[in-house]
Order: sequence, then structure tokens, then C-alpha cells
Amino acid sequence: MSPRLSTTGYAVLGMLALRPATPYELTQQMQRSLDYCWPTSERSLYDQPERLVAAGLATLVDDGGADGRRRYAVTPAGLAALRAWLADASAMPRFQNEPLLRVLYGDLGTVEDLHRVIDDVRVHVADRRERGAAQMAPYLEGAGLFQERAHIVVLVADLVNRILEALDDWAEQAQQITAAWESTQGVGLTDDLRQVLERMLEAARGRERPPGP
Amino acid sequence: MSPRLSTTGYAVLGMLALRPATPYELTQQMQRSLDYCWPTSERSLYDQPERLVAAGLATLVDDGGADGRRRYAVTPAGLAALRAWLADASAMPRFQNEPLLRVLYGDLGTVEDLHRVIDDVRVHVADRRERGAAQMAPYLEGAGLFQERAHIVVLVADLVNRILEALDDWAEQAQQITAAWESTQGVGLTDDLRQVLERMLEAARGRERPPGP
DNA sequence: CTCAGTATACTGCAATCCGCACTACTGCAA
DNA sequence: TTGCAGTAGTGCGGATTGCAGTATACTGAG
Repeated sequence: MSPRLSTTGYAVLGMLALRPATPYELTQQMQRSLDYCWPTSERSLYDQPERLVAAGLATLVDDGGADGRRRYAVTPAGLAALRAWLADASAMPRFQNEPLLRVLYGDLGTVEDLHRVIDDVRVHVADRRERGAAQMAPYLEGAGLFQERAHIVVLVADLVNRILEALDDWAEQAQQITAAWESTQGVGLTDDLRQVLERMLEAARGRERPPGP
Repeated sequence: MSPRLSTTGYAVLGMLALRPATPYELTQQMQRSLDYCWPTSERSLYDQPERLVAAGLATLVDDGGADGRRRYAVTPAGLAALRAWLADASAMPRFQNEPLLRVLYGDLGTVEDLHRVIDDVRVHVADRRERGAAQMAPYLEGAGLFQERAHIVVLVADLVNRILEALDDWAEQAQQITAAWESTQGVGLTDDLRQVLERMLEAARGRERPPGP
């Protein structure tokens, strides 16, 4: 019946289920929460509510006159659609890691380029973590923005933080390893890289099956 | 001059810079490498080479007759464009984490839904790690597919692996924490969640400035 | 008072990307 | 010779993106 909602559609539907909102408020909320698990352009958030209305999953609860400021809320059908979505299979996380792409082709550029990309990762991560901490700190005192959902919010924030930690740890190690490189080409499997590779393969093997016959 | 290449455009340009390829070969390579840092649909990979040719960054080195099988290679201008791209600023990594979105709205569904999403993450991650290990193991014996680029490949694989590890560790902890939940709503800040939150905030604080005056 | 400058809250548009269905060819096996 | 699976694509409609542009409100200098 409904022409298959996109994941972004469900993301918006979910936000409206938490509380009715105007498109602009959706863009604000996106920066606070959605951006950590499902980044989208602001542009598309302005279009989503209308599409949800067309599918019968949301309604206009306040057309704010001629000057816009339209507020939308979920319908019972919308809630049902959300619950159905939550019940079906999820996709593998997709990581659009542009800095890593630059590292992957790093041997086509200079060592300075490579160093800068890695440094930038740490800067980006530090910024994100700082903003994340500022958002999460109030929850300890019972004063979070969605305190009644604290259990969910903490779980989500924890994964985001773990991934940022992984990025930062990697970047720190990459800084140390690449500091010695004189060129981006022909470095070969140096001792430190061999260690990294061995640890990686060992960890992967460890997960397969506990003992083995 | 050229109408600004997309990141996917540079990703393809980079693959062609490593070795000339047919569009189909690009889709194969994507599954092996690009998918870990810059996932795209196969469909768009078929279109990219033509676009690069139009921009003067690639050329057809073998139009395989009427039956397709066209092979493309970078031009000197293409290599220059790649180097210029490597020299300019990178964007923050973007994580499209659909399972996490489902957790974020988990309080609108059942506990079973929530458990399943978290379990699925571990399954997805195990699968990825296994494939990654199979690809990386040959590099230890000097028999990797791009052995002469081993230093780069190991660095990239290490970040991918660290992120997968973070996902799995998080999921394992989330399994334990949510195992006790009888409903997805009104759980509140239980002791285990409070500990997670405290560790998170402490870690973030630790990064800000080493000692303090 | 007014006028430039800035912030907020959008809208339009062209380019790009995506999923899906569909085609065409090859081997090979009943 | 027909059916089926695998390989290598193409076409198309709709979704998404970045960017430029608009409208309105406030703010403080002259």
C-alpha cells in the first residue's frame, strides 16, 4: 500500500513519535541524535513530513498560518508502521569513512598529506566527543533532555563513544607508525605493521569458536 | 573546470590508478576494499568511468568490441586530480548505523525486537571479520593481493577491525544489560547503565587536556 | 529613524545515486 | 533443446544531496 518508506523516513517517523515537531525542529534534533546513527542532509528532513502525510503515517497538527512553521505528529498507522519496522531485520552498519579512503590511496600522495589526514581524524573525533559529553552529562543528574528514555540514550551514546574511541586509538597508533615513513610508497611490512596485522588476525581467530575439537 | 567530482568519483579514480579495470572489475574490487571505507551501489560504479572520461581524468584503453567489457585507465590529468584531492581537507566519517537507529527507537517496540537487533549486530560483525581475516592473512606470508601496498592495506584493515571490535564489544555488553529488561520502557538509569555513562564521561574528560593547572 | 548585517527558517533546482527489474550471453546438464 | 545458473551489464523512476536563493526578524551604528 504505502510506497515503502526509506530508512530516513522511519528515522523521521521515530522523531515524530517521540514528540510532534516542525521540519526545522527535526533538523535541530538531527544534530543532537540522528546524526550519530543515521546522518542525512537537512534538505531531506524538510521533505520527509509531507511524504509521511501522503502515506497516512503522520498528520499536520498545526499549519502555522501562511508563514510556515507547520507542526507534524504521527498517526496510529504511523506508530504501527514503526513497530512493524522495528520487528523486521536490520541492515549491516555502513561506514562512510572518507578519511580512511584517503589513507587507502595515500601512496599516491605525499607523506605530509597522509599525516594531515590522520591528524584531522583526531581533531574531528575530539570535537564530536566533547559535544557528546556535553549532551550526556546532564543524564547523570537526572536532567537529560529525554531523561525518561535514559536507558536507551545511554546505550546508543555508548556505542557512538566506543567507535569514536576506536577511531582515536587507531589514529594515535597510525601517527606513531607513519611518523617514520619517508615516502608513502615501498614501506613494506615493517615490524610495527607486522605486529598490528598479527594482533588483528589473532583477534579474528579468537572469535570464531572457543576451543575446537 | 571539471564539474567537481564526488567522493565516489575519486574512489573509482583511485582504483583505476592502482590498475586499469573494467566496470565489472570495479564492482568486484568494491566488495574487497571500497566497501570497508566508502560503500556505494554497484549501479553507480558502472556509470563512474564514463563520467571520468568526460572530465578528461580517465580513458578507454580497450573497448572490448560490441559485447561490452570496456577497460579504463587514468590519464595524467586524473592522477593530478587525485593528488590534489589527497592534499585537501577531509570530511568527518559518517556512520550509517541502521541497527543503532533501531535501538534508538527501541522503546517503541518489544524487548524481543531489541534483543534481536543486538544479536544481529554480532552476526553481521562476525561475518565481516571472517571475510576480512581471509583477505588479510596472505599478507603475513607476503602473498597479499596488493603486497607492494601492504603498509597501507594493513593500516586501513586495522581501523576497520577496530571498529568491528568496538561494535562487537558494545553488542556483547548490550546483550548483558538488556537481558534483564522486562519492558523497553521505564527502565531508568540502572546501576550498570550508570556505570557505562560514568566511564563514558570520564574517558571524554580524560582526553580534553592532560593535567590542568 | 533607517539601513546594513546577521541569524533563522525555509524552497527550488540540477546533479547524483539508488534499488529494482530487465536483457544478453555463456556453459552445461538432463 | 530446454531449462537453469552465473556473469556482465542497461534503463528507469524516484530519493537524496549540495548549493544557491528567498523571506522575515532582530540588532546595533550612524
